[in-house]
Amino acid sequence: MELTDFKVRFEEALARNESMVFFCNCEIRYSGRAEAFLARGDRMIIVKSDNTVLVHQPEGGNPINYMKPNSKIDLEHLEQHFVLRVRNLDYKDYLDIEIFRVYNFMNHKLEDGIKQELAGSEKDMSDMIKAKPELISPDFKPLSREEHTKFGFIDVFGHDKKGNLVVVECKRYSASLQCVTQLRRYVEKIKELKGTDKVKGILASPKISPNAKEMLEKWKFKWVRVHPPKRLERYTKDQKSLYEW
Amino acid sequence: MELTDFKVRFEEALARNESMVFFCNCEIRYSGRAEAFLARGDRMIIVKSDNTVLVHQPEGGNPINYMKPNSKIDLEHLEQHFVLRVRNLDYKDYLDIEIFRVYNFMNHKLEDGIKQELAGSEKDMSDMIKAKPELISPDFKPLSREEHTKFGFIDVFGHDKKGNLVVVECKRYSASLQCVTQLRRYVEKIKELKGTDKVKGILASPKISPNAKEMLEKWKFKWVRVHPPKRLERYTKDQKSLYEW
DNA sequence: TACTACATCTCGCAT
DNA sequence: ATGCGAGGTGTAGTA
Repeated sequence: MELTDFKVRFEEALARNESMVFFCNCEIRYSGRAEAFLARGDRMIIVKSDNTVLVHQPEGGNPINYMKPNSKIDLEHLEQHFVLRVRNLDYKDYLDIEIFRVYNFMNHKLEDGIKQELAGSEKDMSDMIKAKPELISPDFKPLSREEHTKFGFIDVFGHDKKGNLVVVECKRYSASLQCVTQLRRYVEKIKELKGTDKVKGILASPKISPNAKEMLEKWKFKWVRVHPPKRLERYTKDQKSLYEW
Repeated sequence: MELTDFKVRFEEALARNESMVFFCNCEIRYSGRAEAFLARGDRMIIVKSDNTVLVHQPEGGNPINYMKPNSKIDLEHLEQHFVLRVRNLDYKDYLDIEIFRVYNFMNHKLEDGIKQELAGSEKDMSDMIKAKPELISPDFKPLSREEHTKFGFIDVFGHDKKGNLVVVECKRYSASLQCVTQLRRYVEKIKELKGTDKVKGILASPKISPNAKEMLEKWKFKWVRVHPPKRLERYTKDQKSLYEW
């Protein structure tokens, strides 16, 4: 594809706030939160209608380079090639793409305001525990959920019949050392705020790593096996049969 | 674009391990680590040569849906539309994309084995501190760096002239509460392993949050302002003048 | 494979 | 704006 034709189409699409994508041979420099250089090669470049820019290599899920939404974009014509300059002053990020060849170009006015529905998050887990406190222990009485305070973010907070305060930290996956230190920090903060030592820490997750378990026991916390709920499960159960070929 | 033409081009590109991208109207279901549903709308869909699949809405840097590399991909013709079934048995992930219209399709054999050079990572910071220990304190003597062993993953480990062991944790950005608990965990582990209380903890970062500073001081750790190095800086300094228009 | 921690993390939410 | 934590986090490094 001729570079001059590319420039025309690129700038038209940009002016119309269309999403676009092209395959090209390019060399890339990034400067901002870090510094990066990617030598010449073939990539897929995406420019979205909100001026997000993504550069993809032929493999891997993540872009090798990217710029956040609301970046400023300019395509400049130099001697033998073009430079796509993308800058984001909010993040002090600068991306320069030197474009030597363009193989292909495509643009389309994408309009799509749909939000995704998602089930199985940590929030869903804490909802479930609030609704079914017996998942934690027979005498657990939840008081609040998703406590978003300045010293932390406690998933479920409550008490038991022995007069202990109870802090529950939920994790969707295998609980790691970091989860234990997080729980420990919350428990200590509650002890300090409430002026009592009667605070229990409980980690709720489907799995826990051996090191995390060891540390948990050292700090007298408890682990309860809880799986994140998948509210859409009924729906997807029907689907799953389709995968059994 | 006719759906039947689309199917032909899609399957040819897939068979040839080419990267492809198309704009379409679709509805999406995901089942795996969570459950998700995205109602009908217009999106950009990317299939890479390693069978990574990305679904992008017109805004935002992240794909709304994705499947990891090495997924299995099938495009099935139903009554009035197509279903792109993507499954990854390793991760037990399933993505179904019901495609109602295809606006545009593009494919290209991308080949690009180039790796990006990057400067300014946390590893670069610990390299710098090892080389210039006076950034931490006049009497700091580093012994090891990036210790990925029994002590834990300590960025820089050393001692001072007063016979203290010194643990340095580096962060590229503002240090948070979590960074302090991480440091605390390493310091406690070293104390335990070495059977001594003479272990100092130092957090090296360009900034630190007020809460993190408070916690740090409570635990008698120290904060040292250190900026991550940018080895490519000289090069990009020259570039930066170009941005001053 | 499992575990750990970094990431130009991104994103949302609350202060 | 900053702080804090979740994420279908992804990815690399190591045991």
